[in-house]
Amino acid sequence: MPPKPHIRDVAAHAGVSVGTVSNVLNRPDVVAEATRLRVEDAVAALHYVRNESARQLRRGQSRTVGLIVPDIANPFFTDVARGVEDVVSASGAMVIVCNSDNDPDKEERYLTMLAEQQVLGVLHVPLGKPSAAVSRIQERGIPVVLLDYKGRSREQCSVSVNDVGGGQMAVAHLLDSGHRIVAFVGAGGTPLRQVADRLSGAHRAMTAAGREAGDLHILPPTSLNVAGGVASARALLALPRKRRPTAVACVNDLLAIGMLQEFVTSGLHVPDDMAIVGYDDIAFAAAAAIPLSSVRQPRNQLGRRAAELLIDEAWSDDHNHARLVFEPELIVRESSRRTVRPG
Amino acid sequence: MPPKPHIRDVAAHAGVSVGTVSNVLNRPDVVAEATRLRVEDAVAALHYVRNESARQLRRGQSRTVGLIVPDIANPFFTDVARGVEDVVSASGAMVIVCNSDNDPDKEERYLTMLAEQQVLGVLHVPLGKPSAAVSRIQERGIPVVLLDYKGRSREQCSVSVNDVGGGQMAVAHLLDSGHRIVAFVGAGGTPLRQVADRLSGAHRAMTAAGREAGDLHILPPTSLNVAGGVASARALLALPRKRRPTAVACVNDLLAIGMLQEFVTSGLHVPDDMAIVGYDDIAFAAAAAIPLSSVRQPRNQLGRRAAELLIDEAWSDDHNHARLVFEPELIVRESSRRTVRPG
DNA sequence: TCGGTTCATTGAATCGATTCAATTTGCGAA
DNA sequence: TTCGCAAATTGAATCGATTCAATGAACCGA
Repeated sequence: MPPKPHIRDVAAHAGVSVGTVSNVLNRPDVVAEATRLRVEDAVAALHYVRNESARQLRRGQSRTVGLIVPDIANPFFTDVARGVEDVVSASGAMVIVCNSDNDPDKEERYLTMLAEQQVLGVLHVPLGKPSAAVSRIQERGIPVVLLDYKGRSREQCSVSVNDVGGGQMAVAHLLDSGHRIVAFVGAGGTPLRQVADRLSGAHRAMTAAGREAGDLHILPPTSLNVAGGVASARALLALPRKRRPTAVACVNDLLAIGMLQEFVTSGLHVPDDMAIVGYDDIAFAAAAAIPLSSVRQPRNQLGRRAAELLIDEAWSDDHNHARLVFEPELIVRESSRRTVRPG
Repeated sequence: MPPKPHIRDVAAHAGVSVGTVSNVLNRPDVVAEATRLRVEDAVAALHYVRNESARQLRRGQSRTVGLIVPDIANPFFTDVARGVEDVVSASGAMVIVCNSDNDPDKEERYLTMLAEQQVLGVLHVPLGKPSAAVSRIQERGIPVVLLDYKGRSREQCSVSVNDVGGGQMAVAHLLDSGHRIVAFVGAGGTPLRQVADRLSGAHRAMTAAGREAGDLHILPPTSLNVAGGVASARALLALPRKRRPTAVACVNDLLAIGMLQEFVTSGLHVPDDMAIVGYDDIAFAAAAAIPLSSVRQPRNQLGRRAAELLIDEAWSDDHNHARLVFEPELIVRESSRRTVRPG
């Protein structure tokens, strides 16, 4: 018995032709019951494993979808990935998760690699405006669904969340609570569209409250993770008391958790000395040192709907591009709760 | 210009044979400088993208490695995955991340799918004792490295952490701090080897302290995530005061964070009323409501070393199976710090 | 018994890049 | 000018499963 039996070994073992074995594997309904059982026995007896490379070559399409995210260590994207995985695996395919690591070069390389793999489709959280590689991959007939990015529905499906609205509700909430100097943390330097949108929403909240957009304090760019939050907090604490914000809106929860940690360590009282609002409402937000207010996004739904659209585009005959936009929701917890200060 | 140019289109465009184009793509050194440039121009001009399916079929091996983890939403595994990704992507391959979701059936299905894909190798965090599917995949010549599991080095490489030691140090620390009734949370029901080992370490700590192993309070099984922690905390709080533990060791940080959250919500003081030690020391542990003591594992290293061993086994001529065992480290933070109780 | 129809099976052609034995080209020495 | 050797290039055979036109078998009604 060869260690890697081929379809023709199975055919010989079952006493049928290779065509019949292939039929049993791919369209069992066209094969007679008795024959089918005989072939299935042979497959089991020989431990036959089909060679997907050969199958793909003939079929011209694989059974994998690519998912490109900027940071797989961010629970937001993990939750999105879970949603994707559930849908994709239910339809018999697999997910290749690619971490673009906030690097446009890596993003481009992965797009090319996925095209080479003849993937079924690509779910893409672009770092900025989708690159030319995206249209090139689409020209080759590979469906692309933009995730967490509002595309043009003429060109492709997209599933996103209203980030301008989210940024606006975060800052509006802080202004409503009576804070005068509000900082926005995580903007600048990064090519991320999400960041730019949330910032623009934050500016909108300022003007809506009768303030100058320029009054919003922008903290210098850092990496968008817990360590970046700690660094931002230190930078903020280094400011002279007079000009120091009393409230911060962070572009994601990782930053917020890092800042919170540093504030608490430095003896500041949250929310009295410093209010914080995060973004994403990851599972850890509620469990933070001070339960964190956050702008919630439907993470799992985001992934599920995007995957569904992709599968539909790949396998359905009459597909129409859709553009879904979810609305975020502000969850107020202790980190930004308005309190009456003693004295 | 066809939308999907083939290698022969490139050859025609550059005025060479397909063999030469293939050489430019795979062994540029054997091709004359001038020819190489002409072919590279043609590739660029036509937007040629090689068909990996065909390449794989001929080569008999793909440029992807599979990574099977029990729960991709757990930051511990995300960090491991990052380590894997870094190494694998540096060597020009890609990672297919598979979420076995603590389900042995799914685990088995993924192993088969990866074998079908002719992957370069598989990095596998097994749920329990590695299944027969693992040896079957190895018989087909696909290297498997067991991750977070101590295998037999005769059979395959493995990279793990001393979980017995970790469980022991967690419980020993709680006993040393003067706690009489200690609970261990997350054991039972799950097939996870890690869990069983940590529990056995916990038992060892009991006997080492001159106590009965049976005195360790085992909390009924739950899912090993934040929600599971909340549920476990409620179950614990429902116990009559006399029999209620004053310290808990959790099998992972997600559980610990969930329990912590519920304890704080219920008005218990941590660590005075209830001490907690987690496991993994994920980034969020330090940022929890009460900074969480935890048993730290070298997550990134775990992934990196495993990936390196796998690549070596796949591509190097003289490979020897290695069995790496890392030692964990107890990080004591506020959640279990011995305090002097008032009165 | 025969023609017609359905159902099941067959096996050669095919997908597209890689490989390697064979051939051609280029160059220097005699 | 010719020969020998190395370097460069060629192109047919190959990887293994799928597909589909062709063939065969079985059955029914007249």
